[in-house]
Amino acid sequence: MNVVEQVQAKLKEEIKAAVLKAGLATEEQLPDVILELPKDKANGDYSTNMAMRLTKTAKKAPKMIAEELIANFNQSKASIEKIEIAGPGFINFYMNNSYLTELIPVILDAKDSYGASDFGKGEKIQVEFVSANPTGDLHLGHARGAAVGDSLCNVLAKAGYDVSREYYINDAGNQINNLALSVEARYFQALGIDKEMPADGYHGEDIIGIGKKLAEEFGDKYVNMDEQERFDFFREYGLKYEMAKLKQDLENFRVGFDVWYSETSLYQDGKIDAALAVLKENGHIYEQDGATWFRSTELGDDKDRVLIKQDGSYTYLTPDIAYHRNKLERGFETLINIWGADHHGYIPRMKAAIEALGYNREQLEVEIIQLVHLYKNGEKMKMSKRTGKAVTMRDLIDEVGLDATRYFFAMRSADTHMDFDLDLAVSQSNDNPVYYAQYAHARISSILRSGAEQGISFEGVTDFTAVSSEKEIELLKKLGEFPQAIAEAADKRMPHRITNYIFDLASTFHSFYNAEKVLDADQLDRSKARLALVKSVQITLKNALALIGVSAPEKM
RNA sequence: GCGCCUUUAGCUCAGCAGGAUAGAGCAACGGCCUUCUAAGCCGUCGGUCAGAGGUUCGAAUCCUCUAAGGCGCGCCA
Repeated sequence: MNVVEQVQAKLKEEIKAAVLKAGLATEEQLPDVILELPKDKANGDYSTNMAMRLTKTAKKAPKMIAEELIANFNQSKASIEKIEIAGPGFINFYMNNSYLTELIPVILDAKDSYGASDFGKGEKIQVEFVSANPTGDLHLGHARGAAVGDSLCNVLAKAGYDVSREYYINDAGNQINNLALSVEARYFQALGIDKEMPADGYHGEDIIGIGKKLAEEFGDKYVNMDEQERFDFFREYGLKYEMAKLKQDLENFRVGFDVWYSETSLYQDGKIDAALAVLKENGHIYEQDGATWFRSTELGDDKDRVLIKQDGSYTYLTPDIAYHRNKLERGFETLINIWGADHHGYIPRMKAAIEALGYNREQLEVEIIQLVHLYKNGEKMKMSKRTGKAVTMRDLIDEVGLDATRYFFAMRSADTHMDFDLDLAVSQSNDNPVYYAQYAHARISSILRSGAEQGISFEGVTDFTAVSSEKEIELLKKLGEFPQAIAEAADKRMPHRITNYIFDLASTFHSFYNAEKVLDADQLDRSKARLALVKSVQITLKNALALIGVSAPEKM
């Protein structure tokens, strides 16, 4: 707990004590104390709506309750300067904010770890995201999912959760057969031999590239080979090539995974049969029309689902159920899946499966990433993997820039539909809010450099009471909010809240910067204290940007 | 037809599980660099929070209905 949290906790405690002492409510009736940060400074540093919430139990007017509460409030223990009743019955606290300067040494000392908390109490959470089929390039939607997923994981980890990031590799099933046939066709075509693409083939540029590469490397070696042997080779080669590329692309996007989980391994380890056995044992399975069904309608789905098709093969759902069972068996208390909006209809059956396996359906959370629509030359671009005309994640990063792309996706809540105007993002890239935040960081770096040149340093300074102007107090308050901002973003699975925080902090800093000068040889003590303040801002900004995978440049 | 998502300033979006006069950015307009980075700051303009009911001290926020747009509803993945 930092100073800010301590003060808040103390305030809440005193409010509670005052309510009880005034006899406004019994211990059982007492609602949780809600402390708000008033938007308008005129309403104090903190305010509580306690008086309004007690109108029912106390059977009195809110203002009267507020007066009684204040009369019984022990003011001596907290750094309170003034208490006022305002509006319909708000109790506003005006603080002596000098205690906030205690934050500075705390942040300087914590460095990279500032913002961390034990909010999550080490809860084991598994986050599965991207999980794109290895059959083509990552496109816009994957990029959004990757940015949101990675940011969420960072935020969860910082807030004290034990996070595992996983990518489920769909390396079994039809789409991989189609991949093999597509690679085969492109290989023949690269050699000038006419060969048709399979009906559900993958038409992406990357597959054409594989074909060319194979033709260059191996010539016509595979043309007259046994068909099955050739198929197996192309399948294996295509898969490896695609996976390597996916990993590289994600790495370039600053997105990493702890576990790459292979669907094929579920077959090999007998995990699918094991999962089916559990479902059967629990009475959720029946046979009909030569297929094996999951009676998911009993668990909230709108249709029963086929698990084993007439031809004996599994549907997509079956290994996925086995994978989710495996996740739970590994001891994760919560599973978060980040899916594209086109898969949202899949949620009820997966939740049904979790329940059918004997777990709590609430353990599975699904975050839906809404569609991204790309606009270029004022026209909406269609995204289709099949035709291969989709804009890839790589294209996007090349055009817009890595930091801007990450920030842009992180900025919006995942469940809003998103229009991405490429022309705007490229032509006005300097207007992107990411630069606003990075600029604040670079400015601070510049001040620190100047300080070093002038021989002014905050090393050894222990008294920061010189930090006391209005702008400085605002900065300190903002700095103090950081751990809570992270905890809240984690709790609500809303990483975009972090960009709000970043913007606020950068804005508060820019405002301070324009109002007050940090380095002043005539006021050495104040300069040193301000230098330390500014350094704290830099640390916090950098940590916040790191959460969303954005760099913090020293110069711009 | 059913389900999920969205609807807030001219445009793109925030709005912290119900709070005080609904906020930013861009766009428009007016100021601020002999001083640590003007990719910045300060100000002005701009709103029937899609619409209608309901819940209560109090609703952009919660509930119901309606409208508009998007996405899903396979023995595809």
